[in-house]
Amino acid sequence: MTDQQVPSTIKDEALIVKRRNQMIKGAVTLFMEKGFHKTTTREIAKASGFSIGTLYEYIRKKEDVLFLVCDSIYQRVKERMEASIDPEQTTVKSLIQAVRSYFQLMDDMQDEVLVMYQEVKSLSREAQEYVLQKERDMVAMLEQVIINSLPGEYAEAEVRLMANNIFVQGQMWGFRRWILQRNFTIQTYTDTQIHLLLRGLGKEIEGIIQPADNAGHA
Amino acid sequence: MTDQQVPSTIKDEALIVKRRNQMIKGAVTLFMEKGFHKTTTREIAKASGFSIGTLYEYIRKKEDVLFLVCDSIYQRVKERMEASIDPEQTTVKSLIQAVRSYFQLMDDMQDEVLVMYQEVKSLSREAQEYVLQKERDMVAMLEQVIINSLPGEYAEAEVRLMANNIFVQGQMWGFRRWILQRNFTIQTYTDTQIHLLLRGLGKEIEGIIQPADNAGHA
Amino acid sequence: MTDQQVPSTIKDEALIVKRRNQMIKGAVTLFMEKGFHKTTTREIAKASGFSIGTLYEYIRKKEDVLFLVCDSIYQRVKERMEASIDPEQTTVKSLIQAVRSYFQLMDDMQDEVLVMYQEVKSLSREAQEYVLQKERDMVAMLEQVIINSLPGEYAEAEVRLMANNIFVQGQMWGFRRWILQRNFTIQTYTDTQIHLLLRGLGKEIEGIIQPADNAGHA
Amino acid sequence: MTDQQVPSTIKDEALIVKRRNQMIKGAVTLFMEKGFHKTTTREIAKASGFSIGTLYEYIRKKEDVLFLVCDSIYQRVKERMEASIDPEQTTVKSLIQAVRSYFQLMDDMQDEVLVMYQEVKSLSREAQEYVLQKERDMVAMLEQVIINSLPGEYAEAEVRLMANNIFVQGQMWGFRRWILQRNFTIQTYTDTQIHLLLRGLGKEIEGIIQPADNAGHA
DNA sequence: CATGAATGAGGGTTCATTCAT
DNA sequence: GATGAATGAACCCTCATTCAT
Repeated sequence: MTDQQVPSTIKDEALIVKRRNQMIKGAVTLFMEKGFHKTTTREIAKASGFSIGTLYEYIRKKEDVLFLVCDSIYQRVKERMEASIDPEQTTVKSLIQAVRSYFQLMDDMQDEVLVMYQEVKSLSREAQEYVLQKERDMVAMLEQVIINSLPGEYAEAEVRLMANNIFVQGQMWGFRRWILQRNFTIQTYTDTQIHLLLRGLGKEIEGIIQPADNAGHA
Repeated sequence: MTDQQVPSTIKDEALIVKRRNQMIKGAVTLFMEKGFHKTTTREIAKASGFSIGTLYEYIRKKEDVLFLVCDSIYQRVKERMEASIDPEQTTVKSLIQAVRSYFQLMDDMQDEVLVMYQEVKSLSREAQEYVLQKERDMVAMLEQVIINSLPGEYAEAEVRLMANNIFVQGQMWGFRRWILQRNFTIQTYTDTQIHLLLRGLGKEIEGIIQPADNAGHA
Repeated sequence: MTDQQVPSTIKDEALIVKRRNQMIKGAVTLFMEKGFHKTTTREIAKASGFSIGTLYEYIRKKEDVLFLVCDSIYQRVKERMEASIDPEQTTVKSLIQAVRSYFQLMDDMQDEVLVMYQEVKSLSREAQEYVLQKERDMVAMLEQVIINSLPGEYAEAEVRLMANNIFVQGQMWGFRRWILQRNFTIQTYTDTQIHLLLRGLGKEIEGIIQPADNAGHA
Repeated sequence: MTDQQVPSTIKDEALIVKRRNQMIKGAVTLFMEKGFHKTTTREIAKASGFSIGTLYEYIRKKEDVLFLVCDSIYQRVKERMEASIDPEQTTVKSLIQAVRSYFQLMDDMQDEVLVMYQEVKSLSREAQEYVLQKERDMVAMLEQVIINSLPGEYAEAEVRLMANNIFVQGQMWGFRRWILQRNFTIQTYTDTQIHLLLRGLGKEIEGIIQPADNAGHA
């Protein structure tokens, strides 16, 4: 469905979707390379495969491109999370699986996530709010998984914070890549984080956590 | 000492330091309000209390102001960390104290840290590298504290990751403030994070962690 | 009849007339509200009830719309003048009647006349000339009426100027409306102008001029 | 004094006046040739003798140039009227002299007046109001002259209308030049208009009006 | 050392016009 | 005949940077 937040002068809805996808694809790369502010609308148009005039048939202001990009990223992240995480599951194994697939997702989309991290603040307050909500939804999903998997184990505030920690640790893999990716692969990073997360949950848990080479006990 | 990274036409070193401090002070506020790109050099000059001409006696390019600001922030953070953390200490209590004072620091400087988080990417690669080094130093400090406080408890990779986690969790208090500061004060946030961090370290540790109201066991 | 000055790609003459009338009607309002230059072709198309593509089937350039509008206004003014003024009449009464009906016409069409006053200069020189000719015709009509009604009373130059004065005074009712329409209605305005015009023509004339309340002698 | 309606970033008041005068001079010619809308800001800057950047140090928006131009024209007209007309005079001769010098003024400034006539409508409503007031002042001056010169001769409404007529007849010499200046010089135009204006004021007046060749009785 | 006027490259955006469907 | 998506020249305006005083 066309994004109702950003009006277009074009009538053909299907075309809007198609052109905006071209746009988003082209823009993400540019934003990644030079940031939103240093990217010109002409560059966006070119990277999208159409003229500057056409670009402005599908948006009103340059900022709309940023919104479209951010919204699309969040949307894709959210969809993939929903597809790979089942909040109804009630085993520790399913928690581990959730974290694992979320981290994998963050690895796949690290460029996109980095862009978003650095540029959302350039959105209007309302657009930020709109996008922030999606974030809240995702954190809530993680919360639910934790609660279901380890009922009674943590206080409410702890669960909330754990969800936030996991969420940020996923993004951190992307935005601190220059530091982390020297010492970890996404695999070892994931294993080690899970290990730290579930430490001290008792003997019966230990077996589930695959000990990686550099994630083992001393 | 004058920052050797940014040359000035002025000879009087003391004056350079003075003017640049005025500059940084004025600029931080502006960057916080509107971001680096939307802040004009004229605004910076005005906020600094001198003319645009004078501004350019103390820097070469607008980006220099950003560098000066970022560098100053990192410098202040680093100095305060060094002042409050003693890496030679070898008790769990000292680890807790280190985290506690670091989080407090991040609370005090959350605006500055937020600015940095959002604008470093606008620095030249070399400037980023220069500033990144300070970050590495700080993470290394945290690593050292963990190793000293809990020798043999964690694998090397785990320690490195814990240090990174703590470091990011401190900043996260600032850059996710709209989400976190609804549910936590810096006190409860700190307590809960420490609790999660040290879970399962054995009976002898438990007593040290003050159980807060919303950080207690179920 | 189709305006030969503005070619169209459409064959059906009746359709051209119909579409152009839609166009003129829509455009006048827009030109009145925002002026020719600030009105876009898209707005004209929309106000005309068809698409931008269709608009360009009936004109070549945006300026053609302005020409069509101006021409149509002049045409209507001229037609109404010809309908209400009989240059063959030879009485002072008929002169008064002519002025009276011309002023009434200018009151009815003040918006249109104002538009024309402000926008003709945007026409090409040739289009201006074409339209100017209609104006000359109208002034000539007034001249003829004066000559017939008051033979021998004025020198040739005086007649010419009187006709011009009357013509402009009619338009002035529209383009100086913000000043004049505070103090006059079209009735009192007409009466007073006629009074000033015919002053001192001798006793036999006096009776004909209806003395209005605010048009009487001191 | 600097025009308070249009702010400038320049501090030196004298410089503002100087540069704006350059600007007005350059702009009037351009507006005359191609109209306000078809004149670009770069052309204005060039015609003013400075760069586009400098232009914008002295105005905020393109419309400000138009306002400055209109205001300056009205100001000059008003000043010259005040210098040449003495509203205290009480003779018919002085009325004639007033009209004569006003018409001469309109001849001298016909280009400027034409520009204003065609472009004021492009000003913002408030700017128009500001400029309109100057016009009212001038009409009021003419009213006063008529009242003083011919006390008791005309009703109030008549005086008001006469003043308006004279005012517009002066401008008309400029904006209908293509028609009028074929048949009249500014001299014969003035004489004829005065003659028409004062017809029938009695024998004692007649002598004062110089009969011109093409302005004589039949 | 300090000032602020001057510069102009370059950016965002508009809109008249075309043309394939 | 009608439509409306596509185009890109051109416009207004900003702002980092310089340099004469």
